Amino acid sequence: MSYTYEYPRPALTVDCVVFGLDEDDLKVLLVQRAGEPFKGSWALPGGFVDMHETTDQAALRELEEETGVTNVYLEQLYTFSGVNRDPRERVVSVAYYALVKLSEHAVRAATDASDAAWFSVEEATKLAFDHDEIVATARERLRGKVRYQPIGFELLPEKFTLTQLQRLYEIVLDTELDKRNFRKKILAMDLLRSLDEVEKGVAHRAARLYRFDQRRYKQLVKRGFNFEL
Amino acid sequence: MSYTYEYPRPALTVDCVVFGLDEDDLKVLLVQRAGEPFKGSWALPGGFVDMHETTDQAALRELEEETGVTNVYLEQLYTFSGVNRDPRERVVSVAYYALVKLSEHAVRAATDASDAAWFSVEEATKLAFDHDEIVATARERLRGKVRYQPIGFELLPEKFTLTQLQRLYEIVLDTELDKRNFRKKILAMDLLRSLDEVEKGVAHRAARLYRFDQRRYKQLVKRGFNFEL
DNA sequence: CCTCTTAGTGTCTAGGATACACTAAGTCCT
DNA sequence: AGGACTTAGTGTATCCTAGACACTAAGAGG
Repeated sequence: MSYTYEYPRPALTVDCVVFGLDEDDLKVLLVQRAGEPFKGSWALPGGFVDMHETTDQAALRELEEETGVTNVYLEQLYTFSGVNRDPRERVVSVAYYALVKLSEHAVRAATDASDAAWFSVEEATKLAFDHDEIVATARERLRGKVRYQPIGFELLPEKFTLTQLQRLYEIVLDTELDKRNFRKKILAMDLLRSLDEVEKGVAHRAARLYRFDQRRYKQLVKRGFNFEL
Repeated sequence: MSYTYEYPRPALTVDCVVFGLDEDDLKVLLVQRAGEPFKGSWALPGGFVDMHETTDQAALRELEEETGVTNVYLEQLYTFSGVNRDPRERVVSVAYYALVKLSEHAVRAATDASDAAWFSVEEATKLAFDHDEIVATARERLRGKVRYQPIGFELLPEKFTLTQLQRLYEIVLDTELDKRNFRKKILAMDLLRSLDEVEKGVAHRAARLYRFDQRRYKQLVKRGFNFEL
């Protein structure tokens, strides 16, 4: 079977920068390339867009197929259209970034055809194609967005401590934050539901757990509230 | 001549939302469709991406071809990939938005094959394809961006008065601003070069003219300065 | 010269941002 | 059981920025 057109067309793909958060590191999910070009190199999960799906759907599908990851926060990042991005032929790629709760996403076993693994963003370098550039763009976007949209919670487990939340912002924004000021500010927003529950299994005073109240956030937004850290 | 591929491919296009600023209105540049579908409807300028050009280049080229507009501030907006965007076949479109100095861009005469004209954004409705949605997305983006990046100047002539600048922000952000506070803030940023020149041909006290100092802005950014209105 | 229109300017107040250090609670080890 | 260790959790004082607010100056036009 083949498909013929009057004018040439670039191939259309999607690529996903999936971020996860470790104790003290921002991580990216990569897959190892099984074939040429860039055989053996690490690359962003992604693939061709089918005719019956949007690029959003393609991104979610490829993500699941290649890494087993589902149920993520996904947002379009940028479309990369450099003429020589792919050495074989012209390929335009719509890039996405995704945020996942790392703890809930043990990566599919390496026994699989395509190997998937988490890398610290700092180490995620020398990737296939122009994927270094895509990762860099995604990091910038994340840094920018996390400050005025409460998307950071997507990187944490459902229940988290204020210290974890603070660490998240410190890691993503690459700054140090004052504990008292941070707590004051975030609690004043009235977006966190304090649970009657504390951390387990820590060798020191256990911290109280909180949950992000999505419902409440939406209400507040309607009344003109603007998240801003 | 024809081109054959093993798998079907969507067509790839670009669309441009070109903003201009009137005395008291934000305007969009539209072209009237000469053929089906949506014959006679107004639409965003745009067209197919060639194999040897990036989407940025395609956007600039189409803009010039269809409207005669060149030398604009251009930025990628979003990629629209709805499966039925175009009734003929699957078309994925990379949308851009552009800012131009309206005074310096008298639109190509209507004698041309394709008719181009400026519309107030409010009136730019019932457009072809999903172009209403694209315009709405572009407006939001502009509103968001103008507050923390000095791109507003792209909409004004080289030399402008502080009142014009204030009007710009009032129109784009859809708020009223206090004259004294606005001037205080914008001048404090030290981004405007005050010229030894005043407005001409006004029936009242002439206002001093200013110019945006791009050079100075870049210096300040290097030192960690953040534009914010 | 009077009128009309827009340009241009300073101060005060309130609220938010930041700097800053000690006590509380729980685990682990001896 | 007690002491050491580690992190949780909390309040205040200061500064600075954002916002409210009204009059005089200049120039054109009749």
